[in-house]
Amino acid sequence: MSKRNAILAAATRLFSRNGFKETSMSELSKTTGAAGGTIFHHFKNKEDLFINILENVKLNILSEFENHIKKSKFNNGMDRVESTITFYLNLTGELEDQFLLLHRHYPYQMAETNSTCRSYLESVYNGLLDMFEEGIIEGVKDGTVQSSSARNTAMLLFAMVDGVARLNTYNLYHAGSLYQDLMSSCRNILTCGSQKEVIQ
Amino acid sequence: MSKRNAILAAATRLFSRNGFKETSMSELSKTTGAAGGTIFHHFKNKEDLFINILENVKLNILSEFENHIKKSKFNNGMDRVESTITFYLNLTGELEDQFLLLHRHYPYQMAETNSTCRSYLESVYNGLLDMFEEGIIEGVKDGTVQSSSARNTAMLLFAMVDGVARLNTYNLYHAGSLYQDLMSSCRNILTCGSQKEVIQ
DNA sequence: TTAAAAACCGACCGATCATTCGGTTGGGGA
DNA sequence: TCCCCAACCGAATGATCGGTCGGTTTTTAA
Repeated sequence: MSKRNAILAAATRLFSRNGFKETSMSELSKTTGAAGGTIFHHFKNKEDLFINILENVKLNILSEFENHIKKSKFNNGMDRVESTITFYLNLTGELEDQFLLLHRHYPYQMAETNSTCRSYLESVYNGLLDMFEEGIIEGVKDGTVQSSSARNTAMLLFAMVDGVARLNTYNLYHAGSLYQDLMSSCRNILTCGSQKEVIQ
Repeated sequence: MSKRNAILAAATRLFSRNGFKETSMSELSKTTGAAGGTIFHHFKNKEDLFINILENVKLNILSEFENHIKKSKFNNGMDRVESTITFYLNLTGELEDQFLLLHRHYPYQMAETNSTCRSYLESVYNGLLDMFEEGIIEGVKDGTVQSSSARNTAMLLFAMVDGVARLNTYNLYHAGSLYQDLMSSCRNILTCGSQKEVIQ
């Protein structure tokens, strides 16, 4: 592995586990074995290093989902949404550091002043929401899903699934045992009809 | 307001909006008008200041919920759960800084080495989950709610509602328009029956 | 073989950090 | 009246921060 990639890998780990501000360049230098000057030879400053990491996170996560959709065959829209949820939960485990980075606050703070950062974050979230939304739209067409607004329902599903993923991160609860209940809750959201009559 | 309280108030705002590590004691000194030494006269160090803030956050949030439950009359368990969700969403707006603090990563990192911090976080989350769970249990008894595991369902509801609250925080989406869909999704989770048959 | 370019090194820099400390102030009991 | 103690001040401190720079090694291409 090139020194540049070693720096990227170690920084991803340190930034996600300990935080951006909490990780010093000297710590990164020790971890990778690269001298201080070498890091700044490859990346113009600490923020630039973070942007490069975030770009990789974006590319990884989105390509993983594209592969999953491409390789899978779904019986119907509901089946596709369920598969997406399961895949999302598995992916947060496999790419733990990358999702942890997205769950931190620093990226969103940097996004306020760095438009590249903001566009990467928007790409990731829009891409993820699209995955859910496309399944819902497909399900509405084939009758396996009922939803008044596909985008809103996608956001709610995403909020719940991502929220469960977070519960693990926080080390306060073990969310693994929630899987069965999570799946049936998602099914309930997507199949129970006559919402309009109940509202107000 | 005493200087001590002024420091607590300003630190709550700065820690929640900018982060713990990102907020310097000199910035806090300028904001409050208190000299550097004064801050360390009232709090033994920066971490101790944070712990004091977190204690206030815990007390505030839990007492708000206790008041809400005490003052309200519910028609049934489902009504109580719905009311809890609405109250939670309103409270995240009113106590924006305090919830923002809980949504950051630093408290959970500090909790790994500081047992006081950890116990405060556990108190808050257990208390919040209790609010949801008690409504669900009540609903199961009076027949307005169907749930196999009250605690798991409470966690799922919480994950979704808190996830929606987060969407606002991240400035990526305006989640206000999600309210109607969120409420009907929660109703679906709580009322659609025969989950057992569908699973597997 | 050689020369230019890219990668790499570590000492060094000024700025900023959390925290300390000796001294001042002001209000309440003796 | 005096005294004491908590509240308060701000200059000073050593450590650490992100980033620079001049020089060396390695790689590349001609």
